[in-house]
Amino acid sequence: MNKPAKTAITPTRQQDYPEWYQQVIKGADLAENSPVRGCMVIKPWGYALWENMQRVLDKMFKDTGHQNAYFPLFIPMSFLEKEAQHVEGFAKECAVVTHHRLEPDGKGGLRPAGPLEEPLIVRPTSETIIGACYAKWIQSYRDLPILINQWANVVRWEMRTRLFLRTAEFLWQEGHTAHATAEEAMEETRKMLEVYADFSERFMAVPVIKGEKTAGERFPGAVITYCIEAMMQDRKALQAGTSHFLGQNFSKAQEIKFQSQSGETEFAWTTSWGVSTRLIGALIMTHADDDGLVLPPRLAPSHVVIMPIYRDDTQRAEVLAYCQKLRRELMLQRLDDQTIRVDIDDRDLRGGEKKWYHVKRGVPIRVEVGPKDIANQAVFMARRDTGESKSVPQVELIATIGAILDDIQNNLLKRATAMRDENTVTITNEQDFRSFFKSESEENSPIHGGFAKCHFASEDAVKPLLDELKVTIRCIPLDGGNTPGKCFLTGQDAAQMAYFAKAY
RNA sequence: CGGAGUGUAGCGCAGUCUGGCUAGCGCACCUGGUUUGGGACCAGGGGGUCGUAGGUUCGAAUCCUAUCACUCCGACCA
Repeated sequence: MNKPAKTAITPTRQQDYPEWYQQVIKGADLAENSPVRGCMVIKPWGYALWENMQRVLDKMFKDTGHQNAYFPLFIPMSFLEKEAQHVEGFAKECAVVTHHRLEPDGKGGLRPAGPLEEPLIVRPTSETIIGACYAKWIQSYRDLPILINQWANVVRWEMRTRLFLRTAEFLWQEGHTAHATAEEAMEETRKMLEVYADFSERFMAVPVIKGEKTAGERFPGAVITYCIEAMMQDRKALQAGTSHFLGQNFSKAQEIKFQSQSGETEFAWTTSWGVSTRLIGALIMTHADDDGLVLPPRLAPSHVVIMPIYRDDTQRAEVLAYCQKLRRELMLQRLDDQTIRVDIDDRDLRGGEKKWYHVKRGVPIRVEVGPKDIANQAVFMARRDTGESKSVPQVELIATIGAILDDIQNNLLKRATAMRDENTVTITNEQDFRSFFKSESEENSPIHGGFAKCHFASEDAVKPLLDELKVTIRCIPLDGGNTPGKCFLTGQDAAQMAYFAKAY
């Protein structure tokens, strides 16, 4: 009875972008809302994607000299109080544990009992608890640097949440390092920013702008916050990763001291850096289309799905055998250093239903094999990124599978980069700035704006306008951010240029 | 915390204004059959006590009171 929709996902991006985003997640079965307010359940397909991200990042961290460790979920409240800006930044969004057991309330329910002497907070980030450990571990310059990463969950009691983009609990990694000199800590901060940018472009196929946050957007307690910023298909910016140079702020607050080679007592220089499950949101909003998710092959849980097509049991046996052989041969091929991941979907479902199932989940390549294909020693192959489909000789598919996946990966990056560049403009006056961020015809074009590269005199000077238009300064790009020019708003001389955009 | 809204089957909803047979519909699910290079069709079937508590009434999903939860819009944000 259901007429085949023109698109697998309704509404389309153009019709209602936020709703489209939710529907893509639902269609791909990545995650869902949980009974717990603001917290999501990450389903197997979404978690497999996260595991692939973890695997790649973890190797990159280890290749740059880091080790993994694990620190407690709970942080004594007094720890958080030590760094003034840090307190201010996080106090409002912390979950607090005040009791350590439950007792019957006499009405068939339970009530908290056993109040804690000092409340514990559920970590919103671990600078303070890890810093406390570092203070104990570090005595001498010989103990430095300490280069540790932790894979963990954190909790930030956000007012409004959206799957993957902002949830009360989220998964992430947080690197925390301590160094003997400012130079070394700076180098570390920049190195990890590069790692994130590299990961984003090479694996996620998401092009990013590397830059520095302005004072107003800085991490609470940091001296410098670097970030990578990506443009989503609705032309809003999404911060995809951050790397902070914390100077001696935390080491002074937490007494992370060491004796230098010359015998003097000095405070260590620390850094922290992190990316989260938000990256999955970035992936969706960069590549997915009106038929659902589109996965970059380097992170896809499954590269190829083979759909056997048959009419009866005799055919079934023949086709399945052929598919299994094809699968084995494909799995001998490689994409970079990875084995090709191939699944056979022989569930008892109708062909159309099965096809759309995999389209919505974003599997890069779909292969269909029926009796006719076997007779021709061919397979029918469809690419998720372009929608292109054709019959190819089986031997050709096996020989070129790695190259095809590589081509899909490159195509996604190329497409996303073109989209971003088309919507990035240099703006030199208020009039143009306003019209860029205000939809020309609001009813017809929910998607508008983009990245505006503008010189600006100071953060304070532009703030009222930004608030009015709901635009934020994303970053001062490392590439070209310090060239002098005229402030787009005041006309004054300006030493810096920044990317401005609406943001998530 | 301020404003608005919603809680009825796994999901999406109708019924509530104007109280009245056994609480309906679509999708999904199960069974049988016909189909099968594309999100099928026919027939049959299972599943809810209407967010929770109290009240009014011969009678409450429907009226009243309280309460809880969630969603959206703001302030806050990886």
